[in-house]
Amino acid sequence: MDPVASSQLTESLVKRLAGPSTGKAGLAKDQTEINRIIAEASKGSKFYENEKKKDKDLTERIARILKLRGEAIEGVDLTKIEHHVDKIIIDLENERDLSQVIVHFDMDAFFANVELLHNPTLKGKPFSVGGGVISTASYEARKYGVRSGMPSFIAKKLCPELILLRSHFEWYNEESNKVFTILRRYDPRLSAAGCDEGYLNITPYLQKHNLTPGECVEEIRRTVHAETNLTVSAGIAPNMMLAKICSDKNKPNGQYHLAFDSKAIIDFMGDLSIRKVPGIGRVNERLLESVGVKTCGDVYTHRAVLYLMDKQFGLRFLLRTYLGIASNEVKPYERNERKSIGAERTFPPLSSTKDMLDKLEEVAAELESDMESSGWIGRTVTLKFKLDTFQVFTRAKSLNHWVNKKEELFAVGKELLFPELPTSVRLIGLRVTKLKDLKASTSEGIKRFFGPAQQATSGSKRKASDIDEDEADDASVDQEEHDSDDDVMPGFHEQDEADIDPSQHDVDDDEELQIIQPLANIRKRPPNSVPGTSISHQLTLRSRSKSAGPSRSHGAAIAEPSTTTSTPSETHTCPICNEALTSNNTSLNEHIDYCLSRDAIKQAQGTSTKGNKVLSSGDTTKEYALNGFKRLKLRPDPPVKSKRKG
DNA sequence: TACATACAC
DNA sequence: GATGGTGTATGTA
Repeated sequence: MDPVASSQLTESLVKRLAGPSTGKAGLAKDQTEINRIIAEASKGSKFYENEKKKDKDLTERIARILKLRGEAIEGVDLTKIEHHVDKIIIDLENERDLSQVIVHFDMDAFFANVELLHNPTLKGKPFSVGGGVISTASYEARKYGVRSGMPSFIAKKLCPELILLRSHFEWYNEESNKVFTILRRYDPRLSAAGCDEGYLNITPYLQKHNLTPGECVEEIRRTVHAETNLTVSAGIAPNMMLAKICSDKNKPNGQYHLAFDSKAIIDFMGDLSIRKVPGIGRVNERLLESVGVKTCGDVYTHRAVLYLMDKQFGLRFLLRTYLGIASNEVKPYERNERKSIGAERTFPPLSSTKDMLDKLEEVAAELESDMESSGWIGRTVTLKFKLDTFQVFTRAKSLNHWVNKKEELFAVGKELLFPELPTSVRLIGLRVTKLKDLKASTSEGIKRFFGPAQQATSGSKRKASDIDEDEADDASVDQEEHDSDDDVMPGFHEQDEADIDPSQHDVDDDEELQIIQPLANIRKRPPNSVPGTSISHQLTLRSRSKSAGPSRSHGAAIAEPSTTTSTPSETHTCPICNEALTSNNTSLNEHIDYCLSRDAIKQAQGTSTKGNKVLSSGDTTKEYALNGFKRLKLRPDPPVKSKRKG
């Protein structure tokens, strides 16, 4: 009980042990007591020790970041930088596209509720689905702090009456297919993000049926419930990121409609924990927190520091987040987007070579089977292994021929594993990349109608020429379906989801009219905004971004005037060197970036830069800063989700 | 290309 | 009594 009892444990470690689904979703009542029990149950295990080390590493990394920050802001006129960032914000604001109505839907406690369909006597009881690790907990179980990703033995401690059910993937798959089939009536190009959630662009549907978004989504949810007896929550917003955040708002069995208005969106984001943003996980949450960013609104407050530490944090990603700008391009997953295929298995730690090879062989066999049935071969094989200490390693080898056969996968795996012996492992996996599609686009059926002249991949199906033998199997080749949802179910495990919180009741509609933010002149862009939200670096992105991406040809829809948002040339002053510059933002930013590093170099050399504000004092620090900038990393860019399909 | 990290589901 | 599996993106060397 006494909070100090869990003494030695730092707050961050306790939180870490509580697992990744903490914080993303709403929490149950007394989280600290729950966390204490979890930490207590974990203590002393190898898992615990490993988490402790990771926590320590992260803490050290934060210390380095803070040092960097101190060096970066020293003597710099932050006001000027803020002013400069404000200009970037105006540019970004011009990317905002409010023309598409995007819906994110998310099945409530999916696996648990499917189990309920098959066994109604579970109703009202705390139960969970999964094996050693819990996939989904019923809402009753969540009250006790039981969550996905939690090992069952800990869940039992939190809730001794907990009923542990084993998974029935066939059932989930079946229900998932039903749900997706229903939803495709509203947008045939729906984008699945797992077996229990996804995105729709209902703009054309709304036009055709003369419905408001709220009405339409109510109808969708009603229909899903009527036809499957499952409940679904949904968010309605102008882009995918916002829609996803919104679907969490009134979960379970609710919907939330964000006003399609720049100011309302910025207000909405303002209070939002940065952790709720897709792409911000536990690590980035802590890194950002260390520089004072806890909410999306804090991004604005700290924009100058984030600008100076762009390499660490990714300024543009964060600014987009702050503004609530993201991709609204909803499209189905396509086979040719696949990058890898793999298999891995966890087991009680093994240290005998023979045992390990047996496992490796099993994994290879499984991978062969998957690759064959789904029609892939590849050229790079990566072995993954986890020691009994929970440390994870990978070893890779690229080949000059295509592989998908068990024997070969096994052989390469062995070759990669041997140098690591002797050791004790608890997981072995194989993954193949540099893929080639054996079912390459021949029976393009429906796909032809969408998207521009895509891959000019030659039509010949299965060129067996590249492989040693011609797979006898391929009965499947012709039947290339119009969509891939008959494939293996994407995610095996449902992941976190909001907890119950009967109190919530956000107003659900857009009675807000626009009150323009001082920031920007709000301007609409044609459908389909935010080009390349998943591209690599901000600055790179910025210079390329302006093109209006290809619009979806979604039947109805809205015309697409070409947007040539030429950034006007203005005069700016570099906040570092004070030089007056006439240029657009892109080159100005480049100048400043250059200026920053030049400054760092000069400082390190003890030379002074003309008229600079970055001042002397402990010169050596700058050298660190420079090294630090190069060395340290972090930060995701992509607000965009990746889809997958088995 | 090889490897490590972070993240999502 | 001992903490999952599949896949993507990205930084760095």
